[in-house]
Amino acid sequence: MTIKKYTQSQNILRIPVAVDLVVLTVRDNALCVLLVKRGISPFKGKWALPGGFVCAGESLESAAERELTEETGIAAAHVGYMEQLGTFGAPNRDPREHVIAVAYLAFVPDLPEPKAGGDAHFAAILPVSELFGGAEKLAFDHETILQVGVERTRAKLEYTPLAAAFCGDEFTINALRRVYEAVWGCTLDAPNFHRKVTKTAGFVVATDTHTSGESGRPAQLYTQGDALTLYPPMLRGG
Amino acid sequence: MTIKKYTQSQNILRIPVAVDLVVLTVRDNALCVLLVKRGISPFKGKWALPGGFVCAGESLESAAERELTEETGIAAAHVGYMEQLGTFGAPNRDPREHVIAVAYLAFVPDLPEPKAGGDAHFAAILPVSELFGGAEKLAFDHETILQVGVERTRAKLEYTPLAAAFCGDEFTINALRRVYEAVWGCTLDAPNFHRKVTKTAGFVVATDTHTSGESGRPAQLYTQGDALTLYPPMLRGG
DNA sequence: TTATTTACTGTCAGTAAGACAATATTACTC
DNA sequence: GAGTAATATTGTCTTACTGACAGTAAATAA
Repeated sequence: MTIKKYTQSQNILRIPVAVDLVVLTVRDNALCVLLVKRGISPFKGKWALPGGFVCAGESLESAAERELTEETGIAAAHVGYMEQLGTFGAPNRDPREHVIAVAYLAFVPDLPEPKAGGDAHFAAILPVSELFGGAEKLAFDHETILQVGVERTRAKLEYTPLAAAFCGDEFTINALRRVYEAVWGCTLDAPNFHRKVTKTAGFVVATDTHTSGESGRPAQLYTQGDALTLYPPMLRGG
Repeated sequence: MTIKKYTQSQNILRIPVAVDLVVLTVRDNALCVLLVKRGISPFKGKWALPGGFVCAGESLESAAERELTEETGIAAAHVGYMEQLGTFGAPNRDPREHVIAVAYLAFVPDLPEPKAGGDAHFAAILPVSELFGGAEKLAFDHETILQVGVERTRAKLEYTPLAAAFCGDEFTINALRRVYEAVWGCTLDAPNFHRKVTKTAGFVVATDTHTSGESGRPAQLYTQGDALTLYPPMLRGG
């Protein structure tokens, strides 16, 4: 039986493979996703995740980075973090034909607005809360993919220091806390959060600079630490 | 630019899509993986993960279940748990042509040995410790896929009750502890493990039966609880 | 100077983990 | 049938961490 498959190799089904991107950011204390508006059928006029097809000789990661730049104008250097999210291959997920989508999850700091009339390929950064249960439906199975991405993000923030990928290079502990609150949709006690973050090995590294010019006591600036996982993990409360 | 891609749809690259299976079990207190020996080139004679190509109209999950049964004789009903592990798409991972592999991770209770001379399609259940750093190299990028699967498994046991998927329907707390010890490669304090498992909501449910006939005090039998995640999680020690 | 705002530190009670002692319940041995 | 061995389970104690929240520090605003 095993042999049969290889002698039949001329008959192997070949399938278009797309990469789709779940690009998340935190804006105005809300978890937001970057979407593009489809210009053609199917799902013309609907919001969709940015993405496109894998090209010859291209790895999946390269395709994801290329599509991110092509479709949204975000340079790879601006991406705080990217990982593979999952692969979606239901035969009917694309009404035209069987297309398999490999989804990637990316965290970026809050983006500058696209220059109006410029090379702004992307159309919107929308709060994810408006997309779940809202009237506006995403194209294809993109709502499912987005849901998986948001859940993955919520889990990642528990046991990795990746919340910093939503901030810039340097950030305050309160900026980090606002990321947690936006992603988890809860409020966290500021003093306890401060103690937890600064005492967990490898989470953040203090710089020698502080904020200035804002009201209130200046805050210490930090950069992301070198830990891959947090021990003990951050807790949402159980 | 977005439009161009769709008007070029005749030129979209079509790629053979395979599913590969990382089937793990615990045997003799060691984490083991189910492998098949390749009968043809490339990598003829090497161990490989069971797998095969996706067929027309087939979902990825269906293909994974079909290949598991076809190549290893394991009925889907015997699988304790299965989830998608990741997709591997380096252009050179198959020396013949660009093939994309969607890997699935499965946990099964210890398997009966295949009937000699029967329909035993699979060749071996080997400890994963012998495959990492050993002289024997797996075919394709299957060692990488296996490594990812083992790491995923170690993490899953921290925050889910899925260790029970390596046991049968009913199991003792000590059988569950041996799963943790095999997967994590450590020893755990039996009394503390017992307290932790039985007091974590939704982890295990006591049945009204006990073991008998073995030496020592009979042990309570449990079934897997309904929790999707464990809170607080199990700890490997930090 | 004083009020206000934000950042950070300290305190305390409750909870959980790790180390390990003690007890329970069976089979095995003589 | 008494004692021993083996395994299961419960209990105790120390330590560490969390959550709630009071208190202090350092800036701007009035």
